[in-house]
Amino acid sequence: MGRAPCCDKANVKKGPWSPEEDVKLKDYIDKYGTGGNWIALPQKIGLKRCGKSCRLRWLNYLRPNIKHGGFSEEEDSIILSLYISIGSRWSIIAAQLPGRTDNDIKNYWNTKLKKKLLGRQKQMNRQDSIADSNENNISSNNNKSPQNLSNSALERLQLHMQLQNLQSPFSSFYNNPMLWPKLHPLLQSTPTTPDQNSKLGSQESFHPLGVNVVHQNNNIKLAEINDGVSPLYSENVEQSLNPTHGFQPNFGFSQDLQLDDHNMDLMNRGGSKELFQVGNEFELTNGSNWWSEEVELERKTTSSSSWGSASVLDQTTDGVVMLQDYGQMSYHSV
DNA sequence: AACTGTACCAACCGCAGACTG
DNA sequence: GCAGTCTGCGGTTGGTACAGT
Repeated sequence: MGRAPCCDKANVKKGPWSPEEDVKLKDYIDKYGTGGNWIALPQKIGLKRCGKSCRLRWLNYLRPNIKHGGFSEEEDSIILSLYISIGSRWSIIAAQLPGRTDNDIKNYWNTKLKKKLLGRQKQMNRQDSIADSNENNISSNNNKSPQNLSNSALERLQLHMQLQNLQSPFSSFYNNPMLWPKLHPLLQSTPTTPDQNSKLGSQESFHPLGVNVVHQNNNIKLAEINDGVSPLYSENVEQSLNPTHGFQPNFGFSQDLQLDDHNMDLMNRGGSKELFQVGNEFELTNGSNWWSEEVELERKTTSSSSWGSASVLDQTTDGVVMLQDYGQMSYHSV
């Protein structure tokens, strides 16, 4: 038995909305609200549209106070930072940007922001390769491209590193509380203390964005700081770790990733060996060299490149991988 | 002027989870 | 507890505008 269609596809109009349709929909919702039933709404108004289509049109275009285009640097920073932290949870990201819709942010990311960032990275790559060609003492390993890591995984690692105090236009965001997004006023309060955490049987790490990452039993939540009860996002770790489930453990690759100024700890939950190398130092000159290309990632496991993510800043007690600039790190199963 | 490639964005689609009877 | 329905989300597609050849 198949899933019932949300509407009679033969009798619904598709494609761009006409001004008349917009007026009908807007007028009705302004007067009566959605009535809690999008499916029935188009019939009430006399629109030959699918309820889902009406909902989308309202949320992305007709709703009051919608902003289109013209993203500011601050908004760029927020989007980037949240993308690094939680991945493509556009609705959560949109919630932090008043007037912006998830669709808008998603489009902006895919068409502009990502290219903007990766474009800078390529520029840096070229500079690095020129510099490398002048150095004879670099091991051949360092010149390999990270073929084994998917583009998306690399992309996020790169973006993450950019945020790790590599002087980028965005790195200042992490160091400047004034640029952190304004969440619910309560979120601006002091993070929960370790004592409180232990009472709750949870582990928590504080995120500069005002969102706490809470480990509680088998769940990970992006929770509001004040109570840790109302999750912005949550995911079941046990389920995540079960290979029979479709999605991978979050956080970085399929492992947890922790970065501080110069070290990167990779917490591998699977117990398999991984070898990472970092070839270049992160050069910080004139505030422009904010990404260095030679991050060598030799992955010996078959983990997915899924960047699902809630918390690249969390820790586990599983195996630990140390990564240092210029260093070669190896994984030690615990 | 005609064609082609690219960028952008509105809208669609399918899925998963929540809700309801 | 279960099946059907609804809602929300994220990925993808298709149309349009514009730039380059």
